[in-house]
Amino acid sequence: MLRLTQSEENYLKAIFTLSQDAEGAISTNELAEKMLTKASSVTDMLKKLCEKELLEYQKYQGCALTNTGKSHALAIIRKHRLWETFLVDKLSFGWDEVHEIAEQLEHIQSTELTDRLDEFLGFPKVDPHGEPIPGKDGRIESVSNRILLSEAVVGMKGIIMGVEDDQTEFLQYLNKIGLHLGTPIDIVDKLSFDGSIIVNMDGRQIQFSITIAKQISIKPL
Amino acid sequence: MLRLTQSEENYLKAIFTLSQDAEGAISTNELAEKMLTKASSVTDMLKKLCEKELLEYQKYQGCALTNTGKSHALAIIRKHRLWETFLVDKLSFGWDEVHEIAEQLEHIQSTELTDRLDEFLGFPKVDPHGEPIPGKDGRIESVSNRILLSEAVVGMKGIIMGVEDDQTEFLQYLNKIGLHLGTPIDIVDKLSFDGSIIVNMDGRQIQFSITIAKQISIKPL
DNA sequence: GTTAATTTTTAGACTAGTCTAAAAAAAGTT
DNA sequence: AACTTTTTTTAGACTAGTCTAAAAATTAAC
Repeated sequence: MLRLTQSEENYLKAIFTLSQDAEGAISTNELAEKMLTKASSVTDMLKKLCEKELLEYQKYQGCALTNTGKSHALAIIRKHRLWETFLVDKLSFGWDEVHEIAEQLEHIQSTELTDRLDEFLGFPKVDPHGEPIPGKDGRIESVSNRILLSEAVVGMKGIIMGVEDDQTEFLQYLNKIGLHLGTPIDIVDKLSFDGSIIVNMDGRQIQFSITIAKQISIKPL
Repeated sequence: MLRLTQSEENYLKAIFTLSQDAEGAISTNELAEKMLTKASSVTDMLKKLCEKELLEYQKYQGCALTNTGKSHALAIIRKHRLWETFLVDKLSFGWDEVHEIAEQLEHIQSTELTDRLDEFLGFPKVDPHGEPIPGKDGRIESVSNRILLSEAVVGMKGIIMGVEDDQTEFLQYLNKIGLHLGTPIDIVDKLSFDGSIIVNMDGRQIQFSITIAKQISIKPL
């Protein structure tokens, strides 16, 4: 059983998530930005992780996770999302308060613990932000027919299904305007010049910048 | 708020527990043995912790925690015991399976989390091994009239109230012989030449070496 | 297809934590 | 009081992870 440091685990997780919305290899700079560190530090770490066969890496060519690397990443994401669910469902934390704590809890080493937690929570399919929770086997059950709010068209109706979880301030803002999972919305208008989207929610009119709209996913009705 | 590494926290916890059954300062060697490390490493760490005013240290004179150091140690012990309680009460782990996992969980940084966990568990007074759980304020409610089994006298009756938690094999052995918290026992005999204690438990006769007897505490009836 | 700009890697240094080996201090013994 | 043993500290080295500054490779621009 390959034992990883917290830092190595954080790199794997970052590479995995970057790979999800990018084609091909992940560049050193891209990763450095995500990890809030310097490119030189990233290079060092990539060499090490490549040595451990968790990713493929060639000088100046970026990196990509191997299957082993992917399953490690998925195991960490599984733990992160299960712990977030625990914190919200069992300890009554708000969805804006759990990310940082889960960033620590995701590194606890014990498959047995993870699986029992999963059971204790009733095998949840999604975390408090609507993100799917990978199963024991690392498979993510695809969350069907969701689109980003930024891709919605005027006149469409939908239900809020997921939001990005990594910015506390963003989630606090969503709390303030009363947006949560399950909230129904109507797409009222879209401003062509900056991409802003205007939605109707609980009878109120709310305007989202394109940046925000990209961080919210809905199920069209 | 002073932020400590896991290693620093582990040293504080070790010094605290060693200080509980020893008078005066803790020696470098004693601590090295407890931490499964070398005396030279301990010296380095003592210098650092002294610098941070978590303990008092003078060359060749051993160390002793300051009040700040003590409350840090108590906070870690509080987390350790609350997590053990969670693992046993909520996730159905055995008392012999939780120590190692709690050693990791005790380093999670969030007072809010600790306090909410405490509430979720119903403010338990003792952990699954009978060890008292320090409160929010760091106070340990004294567990009244307990004595070590090694100090019991022949003819005495008692109830098992606590056991040492840090050796998995020891706890597995207790499981095997059917000893758990609340089990009533009679002290049948004591062998003068090696200090062994013979007890009657559930109608069976069981012999404990002095080493084992020192790791079990009872409430005399 | 050179030159310029950008990206990435290397080189060398720093902190935290550990180690071994040797020196220094303290404690025990005669 | 001097010698021996034990304990503790120092000195120097190693790994993991990070950094800055400079070199090298790649990409973009003309």
